[in-house]
Amino acid sequence: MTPAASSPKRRPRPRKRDAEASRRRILDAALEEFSAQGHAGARIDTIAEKAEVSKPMIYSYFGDKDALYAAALRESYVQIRAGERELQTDDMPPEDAIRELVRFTLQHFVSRPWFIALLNTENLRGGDTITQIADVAEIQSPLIAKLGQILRRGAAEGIFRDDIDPAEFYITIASLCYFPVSNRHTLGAVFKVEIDAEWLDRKAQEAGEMLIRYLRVDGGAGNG
Amino acid sequence: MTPAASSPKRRPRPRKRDAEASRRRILDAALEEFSAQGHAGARIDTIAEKAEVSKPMIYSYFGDKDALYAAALRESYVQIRAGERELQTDDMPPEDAIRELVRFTLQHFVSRPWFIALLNTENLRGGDTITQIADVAEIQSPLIAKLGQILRRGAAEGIFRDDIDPAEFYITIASLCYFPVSNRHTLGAVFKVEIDAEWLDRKAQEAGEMLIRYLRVDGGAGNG
Amino acid sequence: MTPAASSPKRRPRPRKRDAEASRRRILDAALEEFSAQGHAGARIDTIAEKAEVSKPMIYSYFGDKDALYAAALRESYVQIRAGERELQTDDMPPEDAIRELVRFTLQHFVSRPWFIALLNTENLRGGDTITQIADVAEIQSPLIAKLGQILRRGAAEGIFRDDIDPAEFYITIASLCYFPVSNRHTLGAVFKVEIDAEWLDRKAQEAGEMLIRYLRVDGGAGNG
Amino acid sequence: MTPAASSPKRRPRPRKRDAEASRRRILDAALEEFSAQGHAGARIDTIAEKAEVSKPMIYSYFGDKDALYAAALRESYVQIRAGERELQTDDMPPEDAIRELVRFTLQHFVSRPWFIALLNTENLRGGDTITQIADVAEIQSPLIAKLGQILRRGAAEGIFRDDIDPAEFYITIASLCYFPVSNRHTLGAVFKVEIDAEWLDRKAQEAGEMLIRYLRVDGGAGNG
DNA sequence: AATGAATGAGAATTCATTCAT
DNA sequence: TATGAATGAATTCTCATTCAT
Repeated sequence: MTPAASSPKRRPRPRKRDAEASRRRILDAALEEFSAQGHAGARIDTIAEKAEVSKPMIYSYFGDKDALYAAALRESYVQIRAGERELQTDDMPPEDAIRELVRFTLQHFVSRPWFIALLNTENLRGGDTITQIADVAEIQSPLIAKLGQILRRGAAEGIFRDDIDPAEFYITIASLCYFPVSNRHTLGAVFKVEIDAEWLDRKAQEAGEMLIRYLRVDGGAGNG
Repeated sequence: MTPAASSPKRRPRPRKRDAEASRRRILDAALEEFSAQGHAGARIDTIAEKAEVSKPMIYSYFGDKDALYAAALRESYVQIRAGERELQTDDMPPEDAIRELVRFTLQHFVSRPWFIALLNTENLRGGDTITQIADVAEIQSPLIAKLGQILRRGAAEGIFRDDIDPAEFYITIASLCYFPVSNRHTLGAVFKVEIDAEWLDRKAQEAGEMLIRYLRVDGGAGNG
Repeated sequence: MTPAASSPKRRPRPRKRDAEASRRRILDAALEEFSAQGHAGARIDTIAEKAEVSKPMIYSYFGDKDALYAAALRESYVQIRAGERELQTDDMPPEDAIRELVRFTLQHFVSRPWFIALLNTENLRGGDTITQIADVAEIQSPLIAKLGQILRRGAAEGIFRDDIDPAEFYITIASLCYFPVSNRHTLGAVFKVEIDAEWLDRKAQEAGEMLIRYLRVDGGAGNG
Repeated sequence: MTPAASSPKRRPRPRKRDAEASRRRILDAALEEFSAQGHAGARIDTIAEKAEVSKPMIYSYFGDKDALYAAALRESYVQIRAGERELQTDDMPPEDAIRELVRFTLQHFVSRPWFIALLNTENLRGGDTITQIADVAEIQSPLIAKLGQILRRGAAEGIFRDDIDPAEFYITIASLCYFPVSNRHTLGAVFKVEIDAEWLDRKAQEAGEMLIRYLRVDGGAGNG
């Protein structure tokens, strides 16, 4: 036995844990910085400060700026998907479930603004990075599974059309929720509206209404 | 061949002494560069090269990078609005007009990708710049005027609801058209779909359908 | 006779005069700018603006920045010497004349601050330029002639020593007047005094007193 | 010879990892450069070279050019005041002490030419910077304390007047010492004199003489 | 002849990244 | 190992000077 092994208590603190914690802090800081400043605008210095680690730490953990960006982008999906698991629609009537899903999605975007910001940044870059994150497609959205369930229930009850693809429909929902949040600043300046909580609430209702009418077999007669 | 004729290319380029033309070229190049690279990622060097002017010209015409960015942002609205004037819907039945407006909007976003890119960039920056472009609210979208007309015609004919605000409804249309174009790269990578012309066409139809059902007084019965 | 010569009235305005006036304005502007900003800090752009001429004019009249600087430096001596001719001491008793000369010199420096500033600039540069202005030594200070006269009168009257070199003594006078004006800003900050008109007046009196005592044959007994 | 030994000079220089030493070298280099070239004429590149550090070091230690200039200006006072502590006049008769103080001051200016140069530069700039160095007034000149002592001793002995303010009198001494050193180049060119060590020595004697006569109670009778 | 248009060569400043302890 | 110290390679912006009409 080596001396080192013979006295494991010499280690002042559990390094493994520390390393893990540092990694986490760096990732969180990177998420914040990249989403706030974009890829080119983000500063490694700032990330190091926010994460309270030295810059060499960042490089030793992640490699370089691009790799850190990729890790942050992937992390944003992981966190978003994790958040989406909190949505509960199983017990609701299909139409209410749709409305709830819309409301939830919008709120999700609003309360995690770094997600939209990172997506915008990545699309600005032509998706160069996301295509290199091999497993990103596997981080599937729980919402799509839930949406599939709702649509099937609705179709089974004869309320909803049965030709709707859940993934495609999810993109439509996301479209309606994404734009007002993503573009709140330009919308505010150009249309002189205040994109606040109330405004977004109305949008969510309107969107829910629109989507339900679209789903109804009779073309939407009746009013939720 | 005379010696002079044998190397006429030595003159790097006939430096036109035309201030207005130079300004234009700079603005076009800036539009391209800022939309392709974002604010922080854009390079004045690159803009100078693309515009075929020297860097000092840019500074003498526009001030500094921020001011050039602001000019490009404003210009993007001007150009977009100008393009929107080409849409003709006056002779169409209201429902067809709505479908045409959606199709046009989507196509507009697709064929002028710098607009979406610049909006994303500006929203990433918290709208700092657009709020300083004093007259941006005055560069009103012709689409909204046209949409108002269509909605009024539809309401007069008893087909459409009469409680729809054109500006708000335009935002909804834009939402549906913006997201798939803006996020085509991440969508493609995550959902393994190819966001191509055909895909977008389908989206446009679906969106048109959805919006019309939403507008219909009877809640959407019948099918365009 | 050429057509041009046959109709001298065709010339819209007397070019010769204009050229002369432009030259003057450039020189005045250069004096101001070089003294306010130093050699490296001075801007040709600013000089052109102040002089209300185009930049190429400056280059065609003066050659380049260094030549313009040299012209301004020379001009500063010309103007200062011209101003010095206004001093009248012929009718005064020698001691009063000395006091007047001191007072005048100090006031001269105060009211033409560009002179001190230009001298500082030139000495900062190691006198590179002034040694190239061939005739600068010929622009002799009228003050030295006047001072010589006063000293001779004083010596003749038996009041003043007769071993004083006017040029050397002038340098001493200048020393006492130059420093408080030249260094008014640093003196003000370091010694917390306000170098204003009143303070300078006192300095002038003190300096006059000191110089007179130095000149007196008896070593200064008595008090002006 | 090993290959390694054959080209040990390839390493440009042993980059000492000593922050304090680097700071010092930068400050010294800045003192030199700013005093030699003025504020606008000074080059950060040159300072970096002289200090044997990279430019980013300068920025990381001092902020920007203006801040570095301010630090250099302050440092010039610190160094000058430190040098002044070497003057010893306690054991001398008051008149000799005054002469020594004058001689010392002149010599001080001559042997530290960057001080005068920096003061000229700062006054050229209107004292903008020195007013922002909060504590510059606290870096008091030891000379003034010493001068006060000499004046008191002289007054106590009945030799000197007792109405002389030490600070004011110091300014007078500085005036006489400053000008010939500061303006040596222009004086040399205009008066065709060589401002060399001998010339300055004579000036110092003359100045000492003049000041002592001014201080004497009887108005200067007698001759040092 | 006079000048608006234009630029080459810098100069300050920044930033991702690495060194050396 | 963890990090303060350090820097090469840009990048924005400036300025004396010239071009072309």
